[in-house]
Amino acid sequence: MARTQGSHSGITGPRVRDAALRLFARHGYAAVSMRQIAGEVGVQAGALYNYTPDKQSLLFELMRGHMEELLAAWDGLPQEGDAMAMLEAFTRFHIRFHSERPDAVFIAYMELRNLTPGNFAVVEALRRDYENRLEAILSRGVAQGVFRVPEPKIAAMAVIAMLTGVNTWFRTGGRLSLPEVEAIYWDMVRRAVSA
Amino acid sequence: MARTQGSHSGITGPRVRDAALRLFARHGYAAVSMRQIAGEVGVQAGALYNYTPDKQSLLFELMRGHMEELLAAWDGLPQEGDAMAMLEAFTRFHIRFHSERPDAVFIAYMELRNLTPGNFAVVEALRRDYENRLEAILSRGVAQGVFRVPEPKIAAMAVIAMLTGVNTWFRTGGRLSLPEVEAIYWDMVRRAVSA
DNA sequence: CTTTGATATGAACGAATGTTCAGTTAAATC
DNA sequence: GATTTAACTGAACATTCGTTCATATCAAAG
Repeated sequence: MARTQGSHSGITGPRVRDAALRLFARHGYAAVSMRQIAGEVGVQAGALYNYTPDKQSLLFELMRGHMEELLAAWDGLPQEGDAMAMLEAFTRFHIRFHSERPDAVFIAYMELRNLTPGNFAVVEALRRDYENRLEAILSRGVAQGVFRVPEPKIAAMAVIAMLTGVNTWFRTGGRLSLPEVEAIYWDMVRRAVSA
Repeated sequence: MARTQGSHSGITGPRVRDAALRLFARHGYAAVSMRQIAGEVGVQAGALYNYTPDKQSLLFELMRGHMEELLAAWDGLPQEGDAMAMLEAFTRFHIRFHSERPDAVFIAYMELRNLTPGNFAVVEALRRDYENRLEAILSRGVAQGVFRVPEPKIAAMAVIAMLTGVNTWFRTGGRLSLPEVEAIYWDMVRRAVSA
């Protein structure tokens, strides 16, 4: 058995996913051809099929991977403190995590309609999981009397929409630093839901 | 000169735009073919070119039309009252206007990257115009001491992102009526920016 | 009834699409 | 140095794409 180590598969594979991520984010899934992705990697189109069964799986794995990373990153943080502390942690985590992966976030929101029904169900379930994390925090705060929101589920989606909006304008190296942005948004979130 | 009245152009034209709007929103600009649009209208693909010079113009006119309608609808409302009253009017207007046009809103946010650079600049300028309307209200409220936001421009984008997020879940005929949704969001917006 | 011209057809164009696969290359093992 | 095989090439496949255009249709005007 030859070529079990030192082969290119450990290098080309990630490069394929990186190129697909960047191109899908920039031009959209349907507008990007397998030949464009291959060109970015420096390979012929046929070689891509050593790393993905088809174009759809390439998109799906990018989205699933992103959502699972998101959930794992949040669940990996210490879940301690009262509802107010947890909401602040969530707010800062969401802004930071998303601002670090603008392409993946863009794809996760824009390319849902290009997933086959089965793949869509998987990604959608992961997204609901994430929304439920925030909803649980808000509900706990309401029970404790520290928050006042009539519909925790709606408030959760409103907060997530607001926070994800940061990605439409924030650029590293701009006038505001990430901690400053976090502080501005945390202030708005806190006041929006506080009792 | 014959056929100045009773022709189909006054009927087919809007039907082409309606079909394109619905299909672009559902599947994305790049994933929709001229033949699909023609099929929805009940016509052959070649006939579409009596109503648009090309596919790109079809997308651009839909987006430009939507943004101009948005601005005209807001500017058509009585601009009276203090900053707080104006912010409430803006919040309710935004939710109502956007919830009535989910397809156009979807396209306006998702298909920006499929516009040619020149067309993109036009649509982007219209969007900035709209954001500036809200920013002006917030700035006036800060000057009057009724609002407290460190960055009116950022607060404007945060509010718009939150309000536009309604479209991701709200469906007419659901558990909550539109006025109820307006009330929930207005409550959050007011508390988020109030002094 | 004849003329007119807006409206639509249907075939055709070259180019590009996702995917397959027989064959080539070259690095790691023996 | 011979063997093995993962990695890749390059051509080919059947479709589909946006767009063009000569031709047909047919309601209104003269």
